Amino acid sequence: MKPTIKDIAAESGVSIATVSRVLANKTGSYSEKTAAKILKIAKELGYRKNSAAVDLVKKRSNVIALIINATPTNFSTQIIDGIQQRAGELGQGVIILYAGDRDNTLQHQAIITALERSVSGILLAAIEPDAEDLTLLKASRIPFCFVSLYLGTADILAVSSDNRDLAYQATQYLIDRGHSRISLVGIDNYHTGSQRQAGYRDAMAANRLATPAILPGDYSFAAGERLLQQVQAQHVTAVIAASDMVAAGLLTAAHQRGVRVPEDLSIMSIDGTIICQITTPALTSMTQDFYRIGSQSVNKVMGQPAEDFVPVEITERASVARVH
Amino acid sequence: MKPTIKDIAAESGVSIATVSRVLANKTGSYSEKTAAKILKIAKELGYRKNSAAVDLVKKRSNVIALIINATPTNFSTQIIDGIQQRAGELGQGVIILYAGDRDNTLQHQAIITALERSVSGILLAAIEPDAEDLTLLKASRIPFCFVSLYLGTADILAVSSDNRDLAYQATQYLIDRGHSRISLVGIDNYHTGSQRQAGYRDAMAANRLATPAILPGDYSFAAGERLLQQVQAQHVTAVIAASDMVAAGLLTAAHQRGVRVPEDLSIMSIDGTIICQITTPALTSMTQDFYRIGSQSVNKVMGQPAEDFVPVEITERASVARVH
DNA sequence: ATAGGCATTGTAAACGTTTACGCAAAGTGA
DNA sequence: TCACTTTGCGTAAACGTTTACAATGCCTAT
Repeated sequence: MKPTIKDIAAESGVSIATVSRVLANKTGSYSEKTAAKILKIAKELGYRKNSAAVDLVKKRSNVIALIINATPTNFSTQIIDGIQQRAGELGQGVIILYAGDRDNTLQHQAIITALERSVSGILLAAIEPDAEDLTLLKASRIPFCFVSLYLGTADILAVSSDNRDLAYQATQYLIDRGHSRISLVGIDNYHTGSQRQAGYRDAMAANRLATPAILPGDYSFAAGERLLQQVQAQHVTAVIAASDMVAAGLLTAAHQRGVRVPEDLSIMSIDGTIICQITTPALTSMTQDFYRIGSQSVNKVMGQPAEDFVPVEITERASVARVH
Repeated sequence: MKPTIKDIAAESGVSIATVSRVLANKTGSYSEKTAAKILKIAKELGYRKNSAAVDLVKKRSNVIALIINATPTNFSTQIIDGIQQRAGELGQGVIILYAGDRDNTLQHQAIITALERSVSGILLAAIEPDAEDLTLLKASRIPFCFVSLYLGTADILAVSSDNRDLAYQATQYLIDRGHSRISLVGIDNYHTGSQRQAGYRDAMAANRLATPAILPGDYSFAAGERLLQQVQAQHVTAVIAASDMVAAGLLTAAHQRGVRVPEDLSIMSIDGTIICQITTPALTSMTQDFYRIGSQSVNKVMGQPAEDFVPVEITERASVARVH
């Protein structure tokens, strides 16, 4: 049998209350001597606390649940690192619940699991919630925060890049380099996608430029590969890719079809993960600070001051050319 | 207050025992009528079970803990998917505990957290355990299994590729294509690394070929970038990269230094993730079945029949040339 | 000597579930 | 009709902690 505080109490001749106090480090309510004795015995016995018992009586577990989409985004590790780091500083553990790939049943299931564990906060990374999810979350009275997704309403906690601004900046960057026929590629119509579309359109409009049709996609490498042909048909000189993966797909297809990057086509990527360094040429990108998005979201869900929007940065590499 | 089975019992005029039985679906110990009534009330009240209470009384939580290295390996998602999928089939939840990046304290901490939660199994992905970790694990009586790491001893559960064989095959593949000066690059001396070194050496020896110095590294992109220079100094015609990331780094550096791949240098990568498709040229690889490694490790830790070694496959892309 | 305060410890209730055991009512077979 | 089984449900203990409250002994100030 696994030893319990009862065993320690018996062994050391004190009550379980005292053992509990020593083990929980309740300062000033026991003598040095007993503490030493109890700690020693606990160690000898190989004692491990039973979290279930603790959580039950405390009605709350010191754990943040991170519900995350299984889509192979290459930035999730950075987000997780940021979360892990900050959560640790605040004395919280992190459990990660995978919610499949835009699978509503699994998403729902993951949320329920988090609720059943009475976690101290729920983080939802790259998850587009449906109405039911939101109802569930709101009814639970457990704080929750979306990570890398802004639902467009201030009454739901969220930390992300300012996607409208991000796309605006990307577009303007290309315009400043002489491009006027620019398209946006590989994007969807969910929150993040439409925010970026808006930023792109606004920037084009502000420069009195015609906006080619936006080419929809799912942020994936395959989408990028597939879409190059349509990009060519648009006769643009530059594209903004919805993600690094889309940019990489575009680039691979470009190599195959003899389109030179950036001479024939400039590519501006969104995300700025390591993918941008791996490709040839390296991809100029709007770089998001995913680590910071993660750490700020922990602050937010734990009721600490936090940013809503984390700054983005333009990282110049080799996939964008000047034109005149 | 969150509703409990006591509330449901009061509301429906039965005892908490009956409520518990209905909610836990203990077939054949209650009437259809009461079941319907209880389920209805539970729904109305928005009842959620308290896992802490369940785990406490059952002395076991239906959860597999996955302890994972934070190193940005691009294959972890595939492993996690496999684990998630199989665990779901066996009625187990999955919690993921990040263990930092080869950080022994954090690794230790993660293991302790898993033990405290009395999970039904512990999976350790890409974790090199120290002696203390192993002691802790063994003392716990909770089954544990290493994922994508073979410690070289049969009494510790593990599922991985056969790394010796993998490296042997990679080497032989290159030799079959006419290469005789082949080096192994970016690898370390931990278990996986030394198994691959052995396979490489054995294959070279079996073909009576001289073995150039193995170039050590940490499986990273940066290591690959840095090591190209040393590869050039070795005057080899082909390299085996310890990971896709190393291969990508090698390739990027090759572009910069005007080394043509595969004409001047063939690269054989190990892992076969999407990275191999992104680069130009695409990387020929020893492809591991990470998804299967994940699902088999769940089987193993849950006491079901499972493979020790999951087959690897050679995926021919464009980074290896024939020489004569 | 006495009262009050403090340091240290113990007693016992509480957290929300599961489940062994028992009991009543209803059904079954002779 | 009787004995027996089955069905459906209730009672109460148990899981391992935390913590409010009470108790004890000792110290200090009067």
